[in-house]
Amino acid sequence: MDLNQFLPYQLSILSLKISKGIAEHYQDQFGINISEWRVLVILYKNPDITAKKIALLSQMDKVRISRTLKSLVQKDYLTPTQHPLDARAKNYELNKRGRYLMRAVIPDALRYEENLLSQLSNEERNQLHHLIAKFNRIIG
Amino acid sequence: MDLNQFLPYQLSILSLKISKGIAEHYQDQFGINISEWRVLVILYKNPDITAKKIALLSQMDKVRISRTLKSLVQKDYLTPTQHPLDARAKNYELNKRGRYLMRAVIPDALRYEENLLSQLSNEERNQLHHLIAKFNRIIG
DNA sequence: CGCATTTAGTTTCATTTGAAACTATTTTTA
DNA sequence: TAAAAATAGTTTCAAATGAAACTAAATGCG
Repeated sequence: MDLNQFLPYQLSILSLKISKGIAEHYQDQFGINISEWRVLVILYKNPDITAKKIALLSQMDKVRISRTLKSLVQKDYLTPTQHPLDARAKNYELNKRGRYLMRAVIPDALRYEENLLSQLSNEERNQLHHLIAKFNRIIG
Repeated sequence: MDLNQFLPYQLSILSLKISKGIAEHYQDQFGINISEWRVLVILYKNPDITAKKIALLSQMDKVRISRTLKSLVQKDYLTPTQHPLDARAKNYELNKRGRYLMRAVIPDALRYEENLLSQLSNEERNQLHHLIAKFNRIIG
């Protein structure tokens, strides 16, 4: 039994390193953390949705979403509007500053990913996607 | 830009799911957390080493190691002995209860891993190992 | 309708985490 | 050597996390 050969251990070390690298990068470059980054990306593609919908799309739990939205509104990247049919809910939308931020964040993210992937061959990329999909099926 | 297609996101979701599954499993089966599990595995292979050495082997930081060792000694799985040459350090070793615990934990871990891997073909397993090694080289 | 249940989101609380400061000891260097 | 620097490990503190309890509103049902 060798810890360094143990798959779940390897996976967790690897992904922790990658996330940590990204988190630092976004903090430095844009002053946002990973939760904020995720919510921003979701609102970029899905304008005017509620916290509930964001939770659905992001796999984050509602407490974290609530806090993240609060902080993004405070930082003035988002504008909330009262939900027309449900007094408990608000819709959130990137405002001008938010859209401006995302015009820098999105290409940066794609560059970051491309930089990772550029070091793999086409075959390796395909294998990677296949394996991720397969694990997701296995684990559910 | 689709979050669900974004590699770092996919990796972190995947590894989070796997770690969470394992953490619950070990808590339920043996009443130990992942830090404790890691330290136990390391001491199983490397008896009589110091916290420093454990940190080196586990990639965990020294605060976490210190707390984990404390809790494992409290749970009476480890016996510390004064380091012969350095009054600041102790050597740690699995005691009787610890060895007994590990006789259950190790096969269980291997079974857990085998269960994951059994759902991959030989080719997929090779690809997986290759990709993990490659990412480790890329990221350092 | 009117009471019970569910749902959206927030707050509270206890736990986990790790950086920074700290203690105690060992090693280096002048 | 004796003072300075480095090292092993612990404690302190503040931030992040998420389960559980909570508030307020919407929905279901008799």
